[in-house]
Amino acid sequence: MNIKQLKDDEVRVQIFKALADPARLEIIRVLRDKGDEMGCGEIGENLALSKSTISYHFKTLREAGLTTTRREAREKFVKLRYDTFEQYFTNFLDSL
Amino acid sequence: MNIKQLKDDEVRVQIFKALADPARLEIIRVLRDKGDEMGCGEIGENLALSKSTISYHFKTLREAGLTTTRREAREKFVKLRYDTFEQYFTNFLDSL
DNA sequence: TCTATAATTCTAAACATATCGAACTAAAAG
DNA sequence: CTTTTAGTTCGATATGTTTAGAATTATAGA
Repeated sequence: MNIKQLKDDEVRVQIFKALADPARLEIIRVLRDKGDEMGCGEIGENLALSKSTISYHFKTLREAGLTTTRREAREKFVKLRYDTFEQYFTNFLDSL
Repeated sequence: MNIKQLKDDEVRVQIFKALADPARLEIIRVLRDKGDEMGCGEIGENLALSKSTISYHFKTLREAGLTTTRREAREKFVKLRYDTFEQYFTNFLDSL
């Protein structure tokens, strides 16, 4: 187990933790279905969670590298980072 | 969000939780490298964790459907369930 | 049968995560 | 300048995860 692998695993662990929650899976699914960026509020509307909890989930996804966020006036817009999914899910076992 | 999706997400969450740990990623990597089943003891030797902790990690992987276990005499042998990886990692976003 | 080996289960602890409401920040609208 | 809107941060709490050591189970061998 070399040092590079330890670092890579930290990233993988953070990604898998981010994915290991039903609310966050749903956020990803909604963004995938839309195929484009969406406002945080619009995504959160269907989520039966407090705004602080929803904000926490967006942060978790962003810090894991699974989304990016852009501010426009008072709103924030989120989109999926397809590059991250590509990198960590395509041929997962071989790339591990 | 239909009922089938809720059930599917439970499975996904369990799989991602199982993958969100460096020791378990290492177990999977060792099995992938071997390309065949391995004894629990042999895998555990390089893991700097107590035997009870290692047993817990094997259980976590098995219960998530990522491995199967076979007993032979006093030993147990573990192997990867490639079908599960195939199902949940190939085209992850589309299948979500 | 007694002992050694391989692994699991139990118990307790230390640590991490998910959740909410309240307080806060930033920006538009009045 | 005050109010409204959109989202974040803080503090507290409940729940879940990881870990080790001790006790336990299962099996092989002397």
